[in-house]
Amino acid sequence: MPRRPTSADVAREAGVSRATVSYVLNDTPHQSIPEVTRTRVRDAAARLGYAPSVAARVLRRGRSDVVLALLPDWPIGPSVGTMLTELSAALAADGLTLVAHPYDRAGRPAADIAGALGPACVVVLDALAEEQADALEAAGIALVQGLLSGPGDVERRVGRAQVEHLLERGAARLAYAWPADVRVTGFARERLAGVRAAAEEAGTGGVDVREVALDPAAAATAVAAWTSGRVGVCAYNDEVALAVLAGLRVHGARVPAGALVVGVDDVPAAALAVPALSTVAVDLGALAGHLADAVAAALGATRTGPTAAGELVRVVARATS
Amino acid sequence: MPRRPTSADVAREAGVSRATVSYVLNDTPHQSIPEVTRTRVRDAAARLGYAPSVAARVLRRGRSDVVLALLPDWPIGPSVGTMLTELSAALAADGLTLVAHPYDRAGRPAADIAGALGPACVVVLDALAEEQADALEAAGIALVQGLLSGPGDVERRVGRAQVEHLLERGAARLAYAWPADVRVTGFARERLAGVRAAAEEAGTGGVDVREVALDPAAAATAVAAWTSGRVGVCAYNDEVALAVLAGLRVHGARVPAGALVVGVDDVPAAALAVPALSTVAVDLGALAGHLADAVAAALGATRTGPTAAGELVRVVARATS
DNA sequence: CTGTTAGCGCTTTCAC
DNA sequence: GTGAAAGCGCTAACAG
Repeated sequence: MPRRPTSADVAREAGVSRATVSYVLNDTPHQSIPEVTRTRVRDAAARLGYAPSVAARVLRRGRSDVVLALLPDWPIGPSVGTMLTELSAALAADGLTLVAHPYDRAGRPAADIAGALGPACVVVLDALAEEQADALEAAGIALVQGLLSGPGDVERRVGRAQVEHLLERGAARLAYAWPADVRVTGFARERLAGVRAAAEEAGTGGVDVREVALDPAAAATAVAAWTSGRVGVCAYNDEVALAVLAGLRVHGARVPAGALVVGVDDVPAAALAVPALSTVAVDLGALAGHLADAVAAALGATRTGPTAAGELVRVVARATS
Repeated sequence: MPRRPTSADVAREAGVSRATVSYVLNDTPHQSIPEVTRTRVRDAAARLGYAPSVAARVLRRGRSDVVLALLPDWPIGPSVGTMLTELSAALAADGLTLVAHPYDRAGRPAADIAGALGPACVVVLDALAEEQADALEAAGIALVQGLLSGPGDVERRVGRAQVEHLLERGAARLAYAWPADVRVTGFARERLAGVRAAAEEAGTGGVDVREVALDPAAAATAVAAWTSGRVGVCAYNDEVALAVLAGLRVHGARVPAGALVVGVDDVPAAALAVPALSTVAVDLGALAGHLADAVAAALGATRTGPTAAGELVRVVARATS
């Protein structure tokens, strides 16, 4: 098996020096190389199937163009997927390549997997233990901690949006359907904080918080107190909301007459539920834009791509509210 | 800002040579270095916050330990997420680090993004254009094309499992709910092929294929012919199945008395639907194991981790069948 | 305008 | 047992 061609091979093939090859292939500015030479070099490269070595380039330049997203522990749904796609596109505009590392149940520390990759920056969706953050810093890797403490308090806004919508629709009192999955506790706490803040401002009474498991029977028990009286239920996300709906149905409760329900995420199943689920959708593109800004800032650069403005959070009103 | 410490710094700090540092930090075998020296080196490294440079290591060793998963065009749900986590764990056992690149709507070619990363191997979930595959090969990057042509024809087995289950439950004739999203056509084709093959073997008549959009009203139109007669509906996935259910409900059809429905994926919403959706679950762990085997083979290594045996595909019978 | 050259930080023979 | 030194493939000063 013939070893991969190097820039020296290309130089030999084209009858120029390695430097010229580098200049031509990188379109280095302020370098006046005649078009014929350029063509010769490019042809030679193509003929040999030359691909530059990332390792060598990174070593030489002293910086990588890779951004690593560390995915959280919890099951990633379509929202996270979409957000990553958007973020990838935003970063690509700045010449950065985004890759994601799925949560490692083996518990490989963040610094470890960053160490195997050598990214310029690490983006975490939830939050990183302090010692992990320090390890990254020591390795000269920028760190962006997202969402939770992130741009504009997205998670709290989500909670506020649920409450505002519910009250607008005539909810008499407020309840919160807390997720059974302990891995999302951090997010649930923020969203609930948003709910409580909005409830307080509106002068509503306290919020009745109950844990709702993703199982119709268990959910039925949990929602027993919400079957009537126009209680406005804020669910942690659409799945929990679907469970609330299933539970309410067991009791024969009427939605939205007796209880109103609103989820978060706008997963495909929300529109297909019966009755169709109202939900809070996050503008993933805008969120990704903010994250891209944070990455650029951490890297000491400025974004070239546009930063999306507008509301981050939007209520999709359907039949359950 | 002080520049990152190098192995030379550690050597100086510990009063040894760079070679010794390398030996100690890498636990190089067949090297008899006294424990005191080892401790001294490790302490020095810790004190300086030394982290080796991936780029330099990769350059020197001539191979990377990174495996890049190229995610498909379509919205990735929890199944893909779980599979990646499993695959990551399986590869980690072989000292490999998995990262994923989200689909880039900017259409950056696979070879491009691989070129920015320098992975040892690329795994694609769907399939790669031939010229892209060639470009990877030229760069000396191994390629594993997954799922579609992959291990044990998973997609076809999914279709077969749907049919077998439906017939067992007394379906009189078969129908297929085809997805409206063109991006998943490749997968839909395979699954439908499995359905047709199983139907033929069972001597059932032809399969009534209809495209079902993810919208109750549109779905209602599509499923008009399936409202009675114990038609067994194989849906492309759980979301399409949910749409079928929504459509059937518009017609007031009884499930499973008039029509039986089975989805694919076992998303959380499936268990919470009313009636609860029957579905085909793929053993993501086993699938990841197969993929890990393929990666190891492509890299000329042999897996150390165990290869999960057992059925790849399993029917989760709930209320709709 | 193009070529020569000096490293980037690391691993790994080979000599002491 | 430990160290000196060569070089992986590339880029960017600096000569020519």
